[in-house]
Amino acid sequence: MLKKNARPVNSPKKLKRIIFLLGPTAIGKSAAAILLAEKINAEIISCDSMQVYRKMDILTSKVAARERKKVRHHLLGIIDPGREYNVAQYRQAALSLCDKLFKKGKIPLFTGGTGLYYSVIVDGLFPAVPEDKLLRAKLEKQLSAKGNDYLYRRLAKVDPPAAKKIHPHDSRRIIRALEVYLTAGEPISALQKSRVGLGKEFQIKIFGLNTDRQALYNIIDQRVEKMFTAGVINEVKRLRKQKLSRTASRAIGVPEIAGFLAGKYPLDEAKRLIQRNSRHYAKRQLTWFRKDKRIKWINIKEKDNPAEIAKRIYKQL
RNA sequence: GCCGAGAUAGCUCAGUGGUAGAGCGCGGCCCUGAAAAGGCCGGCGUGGGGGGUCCGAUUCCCUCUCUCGGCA
Repeated sequence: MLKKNARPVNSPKKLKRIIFLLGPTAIGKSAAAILLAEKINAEIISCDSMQVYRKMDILTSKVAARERKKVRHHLLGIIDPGREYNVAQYRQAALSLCDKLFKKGKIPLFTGGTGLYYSVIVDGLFPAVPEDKLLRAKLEKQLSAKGNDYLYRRLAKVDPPAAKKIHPHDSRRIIRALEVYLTAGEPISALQKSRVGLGKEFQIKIFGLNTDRQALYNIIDQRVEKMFTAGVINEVKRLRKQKLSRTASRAIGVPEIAGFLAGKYPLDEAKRLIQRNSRHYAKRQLTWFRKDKRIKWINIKEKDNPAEIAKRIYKQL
């Protein structure tokens, strides 16, 4: 169990390179990543919590199959949307892929916008307190029965530092903190201190794509328009024939289109909501990445095409 | 041209003789096993222009401009 957190590496003679290409949704990471990967003999590892799901290609703007032929992509469409997926699984899969790529002499190029997934690769995950479904269900039941105040006070008793850090309304984190305490017997605030990231044997370069806010929002709005002409409605209809995991069911576009399909509002409203929620999401992504001072920002002007972006990154390698 | 209604935040609008709020939008932030999730914070304003009454006007009065209805 504890081994999960140790870095499984083969002994290197030289530094192993890992490159990250991050940024808000719709900024153009995927296209640039392919061109960059071709230049430097890299393979792409998706760093995206929703693109891991199958059957959600339009919803998550997955790179088209023919593009994928140019450069190998990993962790894209690997699990059924009926199943749960989480950071720990992602980390394990991504790190073992890195090892495989190194053996082949390839550079892993992480591309995506899920801040947490990025951070557990670079900075690690605290050891081995996996989610406990039964316990969690029990805590969730208590939450709805007694309110989050009750759970929050309980947490404050066993783990004051965690309680101080977590807002009383943030029930999801309260539950996880309690879950960790109850299963490990140690407070999460203590465990979180031991975190093992990528070691010194790696040479890491981290790039972030950004542009001015209004331009970004325009790109997002346009992308959503395209999703509709590409047939998201049908994709969601097909998707909803099965029971979706909690995670997959929250992908932007699924609840919004479900509302339209249920007749709660017209199509335009569904579109508007998806655009707005995507903008909010992009904003949150930027907040997350902005504080990470290791990121080298590449500022995009409207006229920059993917090749231009790839070139600019290449120069800074 | 006449009559009526209105002009307040980016938008839609509320309210008050003591310099102003709500929703949406927008901005900032937090984040360690659901993360495209979840949570927190912020009013961002020459109250259409000018004049008057008043200790004091966004609020009352006059006037101008504009918008929307109706009548010509």
